[in-house]
Amino acid sequence: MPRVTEEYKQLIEDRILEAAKSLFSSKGYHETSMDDIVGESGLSKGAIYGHFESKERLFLEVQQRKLDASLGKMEALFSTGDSASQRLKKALDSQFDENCDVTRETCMINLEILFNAARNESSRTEVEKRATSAYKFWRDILREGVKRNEFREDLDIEAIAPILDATVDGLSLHWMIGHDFDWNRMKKAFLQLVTKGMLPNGSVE
Amino acid sequence: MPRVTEEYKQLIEDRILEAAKSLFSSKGYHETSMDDIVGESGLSKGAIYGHFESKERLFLEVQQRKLDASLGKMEALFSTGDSASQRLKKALDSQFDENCDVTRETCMINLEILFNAARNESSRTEVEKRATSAYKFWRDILREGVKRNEFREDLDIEAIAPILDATVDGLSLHWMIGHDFDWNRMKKAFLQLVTKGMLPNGSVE
Amino acid sequence: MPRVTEEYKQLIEDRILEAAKSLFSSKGYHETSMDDIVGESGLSKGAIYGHFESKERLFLEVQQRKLDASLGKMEALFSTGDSASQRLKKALDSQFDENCDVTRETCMINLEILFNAARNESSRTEVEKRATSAYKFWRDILREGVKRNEFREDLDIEAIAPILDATVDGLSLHWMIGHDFDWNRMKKAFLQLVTKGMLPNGSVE
Amino acid sequence: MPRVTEEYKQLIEDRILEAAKSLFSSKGYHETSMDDIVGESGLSKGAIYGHFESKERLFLEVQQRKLDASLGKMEALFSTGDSASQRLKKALDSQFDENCDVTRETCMINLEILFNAARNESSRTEVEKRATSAYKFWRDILREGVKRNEFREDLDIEAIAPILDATVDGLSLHWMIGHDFDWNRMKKAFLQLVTKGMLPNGSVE
DNA sequence: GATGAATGAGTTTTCATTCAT
DNA sequence: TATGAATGAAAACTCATTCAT
Repeated sequence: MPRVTEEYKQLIEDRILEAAKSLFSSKGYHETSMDDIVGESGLSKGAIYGHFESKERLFLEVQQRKLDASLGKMEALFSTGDSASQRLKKALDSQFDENCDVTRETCMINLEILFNAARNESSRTEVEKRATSAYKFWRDILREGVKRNEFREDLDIEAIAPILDATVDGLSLHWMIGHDFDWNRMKKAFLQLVTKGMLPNGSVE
Repeated sequence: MPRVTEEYKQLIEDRILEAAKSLFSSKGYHETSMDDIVGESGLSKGAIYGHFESKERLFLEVQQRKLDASLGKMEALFSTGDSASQRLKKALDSQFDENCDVTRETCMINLEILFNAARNESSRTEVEKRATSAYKFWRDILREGVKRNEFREDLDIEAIAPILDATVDGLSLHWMIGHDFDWNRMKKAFLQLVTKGMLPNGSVE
Repeated sequence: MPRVTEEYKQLIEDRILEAAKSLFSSKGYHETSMDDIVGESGLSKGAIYGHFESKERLFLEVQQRKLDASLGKMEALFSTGDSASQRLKKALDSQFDENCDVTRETCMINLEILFNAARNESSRTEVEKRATSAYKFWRDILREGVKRNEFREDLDIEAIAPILDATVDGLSLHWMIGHDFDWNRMKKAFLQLVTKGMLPNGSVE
Repeated sequence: MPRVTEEYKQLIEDRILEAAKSLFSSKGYHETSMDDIVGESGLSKGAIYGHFESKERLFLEVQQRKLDASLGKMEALFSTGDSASQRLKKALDSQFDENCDVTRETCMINLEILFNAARNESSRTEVEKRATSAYKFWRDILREGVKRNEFREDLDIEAIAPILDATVDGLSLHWMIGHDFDWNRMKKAFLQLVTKGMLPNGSVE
């Protein structure tokens, strides 16, 4: 009984979380009612409350899964033994792909989570943790790049790390508002921008 | 009566909008009730509805004022006759200052507006319009910079314009989530990043 | 000053009452707001409240005017020195014309008054008074008709009087619900019905 | 669970509809608040809205039940195989009994429905349908009576049908306004009136 | 008196959560 | 555990009436 039950529980919870994620993404947290989730998941109210004690908790769970997945992907990517430049490229690629290139749903739920975290303390804690990790990954790349002379030595690593991490979120937001980006082009342009800058080659201060 | 009344009306509406902005900013649109606004503004429910026909309309008005102010500032800044580099610096300065350097309230209401626009059509229209204008301003700077040989000629202007505009929004979001940036440092780092890039000077493809 | 002022007052009150009657008629008492009356009359709220202490009072005034006019017309009609049959015909004609043949507005306001009276005591008193008078008029005709052998002597005068008075109200109600009557035809049919009845027993034209 | 649940649901809905009918009848639709219905039914607000989506829908349901019952009764009555005269008598009896002889509540809710229909389109449709059916029933009686020589052949059947149907409504209205009728007497008098008329011309009992 | 902005109790409706079955 | 009807606090909004100017 133990294993079967545990598996079954997972199954149900997945179903609920999937329904919730889809709705939070398309309608937003506030506009999504528990009845919506009941309808989308095909389960009963009681069942849902049996698994998640509140709507907020449900959101937090959706969020946690997203964050875990995102962190997992990041770790895998950032830890490869390539050169700093290559890692930078890979990391940016991944960022862009994860946040935006997929579907509007994926993009929207990411924003919903970020935005929610700005207001909700229990949400914020986890989101901040992820950002802190992410910043660290970026810093590692940057530091190594500088050490290996792949990057300029006067980079303000502490400041650039968040910039690299946040830009995609900003672009996601703009995408959601209606501007239809060609994400591959954006990716390429951003990479060129942060590597070579806008000034003509060889320009001196 | 005409002038006095009109002035008085403005006064009251400002009071309401100020209260609404403050609350939308600190609690968010959904978590702010009309009763909250009643309490904060010191006016009665009827008075508020006498001036703004619905909570949504009230939000839209708050938004419109923000957008108008922002656009006004942008126009003033971008139109100066400096070199492209100087205009770029000024524009980025302004972006950073306007969105973040001020107060968390200012920053938060900007995000609330952006985020709301992602879901609400009537809100989106105006916000998109502003973004379109902003992109144009950035493109103008970039184009001129390229023409004058201040910037690399292989810049993907169409793609970089949104990036320059969106990054601050992304950083604002991260700021709100808990990371305390030194905005002056961020500003400087971003300017260096987008001008010189991360690669060591003189690097070739 | 006295007369002029008094006349002016009348003028204003007429204007208000006209606007109110029109609105009560077309939208109904409950669905008509004081703001509607302000709009329709072109006067200010204060002005209206200066003349009528409440919405209810205003309705009662509209009602009173209607009742007075109706009673006046009735008196004029019923008091002519014709035969009972002729008076009956005239009276029915007048009933039909007053209530229905005119406009839907006239009809509707009459019903609004009647219906309101069923629920509102202050309204009821006056409306009942009018009905009592009307019943009396009908009884007088009937009684005289019987005395003069114009009508059957076994008529239940007490019962028929209300019937003659109420039928038009019932038909008005049905008219308002959507059945489009040819009122002249209805009038003729009703007159024939109540005079000759439906049975063929030796009745002659 | 299925049958039990369905029965239970009916039970609750009946309770709500009964409370609503009683209140709409005594206070009128507009003066009845959902809070009143909550109080009268002993259920909670949520429960009521769980069964009826709006106050208007609730009224419409009360109305529909009334109309269905009324139509059912009519069909049963009008379809008996008696002579036209007998059917006429039965039909009038039923009309009077159904509308008035019962209780003021029954009478009032009927009027509320009729009156409401004059202003509310969704209500009107159904009420008009019922009236159209009723007119048809009356016309059938009249036509058959004429064919069988029970009734005068010069009857304006189209016009008399509505009169027969509407008179009781008119009398109900007058009853509600305060005139206390002896309904059995009214019934008898009306029957005599419409059959024999008021003129004495050689009419025999 | 006239004005119309302001008042605030009252209205309909929603929805996260509970709990008897 | 699952169910879904019931709960009721809270939301957005209305409108007859008042009153400072």
